[in-house]
Amino acid sequence: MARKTGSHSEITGPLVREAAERLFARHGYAAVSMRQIAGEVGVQAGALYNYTPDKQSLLYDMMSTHMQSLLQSWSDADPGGTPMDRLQAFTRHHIHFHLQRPDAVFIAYMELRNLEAQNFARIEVQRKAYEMVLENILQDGQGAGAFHVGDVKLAGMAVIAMLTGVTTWFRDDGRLSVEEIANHYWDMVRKAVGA
Amino acid sequence: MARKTGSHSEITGPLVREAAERLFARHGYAAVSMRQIAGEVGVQAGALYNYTPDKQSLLYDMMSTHMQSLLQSWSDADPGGTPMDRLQAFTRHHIHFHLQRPDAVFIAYMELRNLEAQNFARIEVQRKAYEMVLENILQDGQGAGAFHVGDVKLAGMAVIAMLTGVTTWFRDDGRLSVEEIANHYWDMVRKAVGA
DNA sequence: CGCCTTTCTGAACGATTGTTCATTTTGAAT
DNA sequence: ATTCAAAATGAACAATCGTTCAGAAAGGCG
Repeated sequence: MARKTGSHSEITGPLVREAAERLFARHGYAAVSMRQIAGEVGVQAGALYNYTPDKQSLLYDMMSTHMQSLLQSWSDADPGGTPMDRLQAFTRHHIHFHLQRPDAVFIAYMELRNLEAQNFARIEVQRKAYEMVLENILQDGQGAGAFHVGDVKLAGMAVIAMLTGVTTWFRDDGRLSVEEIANHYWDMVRKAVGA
Repeated sequence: MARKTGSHSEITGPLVREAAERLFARHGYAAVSMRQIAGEVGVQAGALYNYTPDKQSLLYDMMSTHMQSLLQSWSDADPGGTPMDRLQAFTRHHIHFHLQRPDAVFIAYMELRNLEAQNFARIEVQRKAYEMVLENILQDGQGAGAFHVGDVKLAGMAVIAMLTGVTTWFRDDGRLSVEEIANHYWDMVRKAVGA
């Protein structure tokens, strides 16, 4: 039995998540009401509760899904090989991935403080896992003499901050293409880690 | 005539701004109520309106003051001299300044979207002015052959993002002192710009 | 002390918040 | 055409929001 009678939650459900993501990114979680989200979907506020138990879950679910997607996407893109190859792949993947979902990225970085304690802890685990991906690459390269950084942990944080910063100023109709941007960033990352 | 009779707004006024800054940084502008701020100060909500015309002004004033303070502080710290000297001074100043006022920094980066259109435009002018400080240093150094960056504007954004990122993980009781952190960052910035 | 301005209270306002729920509408399956 | 679960309505809820304001408290000055 595929779909039950009268059902079209397979349509409305995603619309709710998309509207919430768009609005949260634009105005912030706390500033967006359930009625605004419902309005975007073309439905009354009460109907949203067929698709989420509450507003907080709407936020947590999209953040968790985003982090999961980021980790999985890197896992698929990781070419293995030398630390240098992997660092370049990481840099390019990070930029491409982040520029492809600006709203989700924005929320993942800005709405951490609006997560309830337990949800926050869960997201932090995923976030930390991603940071460790880069830290491990840098550690390997440092050990092999391919990189020369003063402090591996600090270098990891610096690189991620630098790369993520691209989302704050990138515009689709801007001066540089994503590919050109990725090239420039890789050049700076490479030099910054002393390779 | 100094202070008027019955007055102690010179005491309460700053307390209101401090409480607001602390709470906005912790929970976000939209999630903090005037009653919460008043509670921190030890006063009723109505009393706040002796010190601010409305909630929005509370946010705008602290952001504008912060940006003004940042620009002035750099202006005082700018050593002049070679682009290399100035870039190092900029790097160290940025880190020291930002780590000294984590709440104000957090608000300046996170609450832009909660500014009314006109206030947002004003803050953007100040923000842009600060970006231009770095961009000009990089441009001068590039022209003099001291730096080798692929794109001056992009390098400026990358450096600022990297430096500002330090505020997201720095802890006073952490592994590294501010001075050590500044040293490491300067090392990476120097290499990233090809100097 | 009594005056007078500043400061604060405490209640009130209309609007909006997240969420619930009895009821109605919908639409595929029988 | 009838059935029946899923989905959506629309009203209601208690709580909270930013803001206003008349009146009470406070405290330096004459």
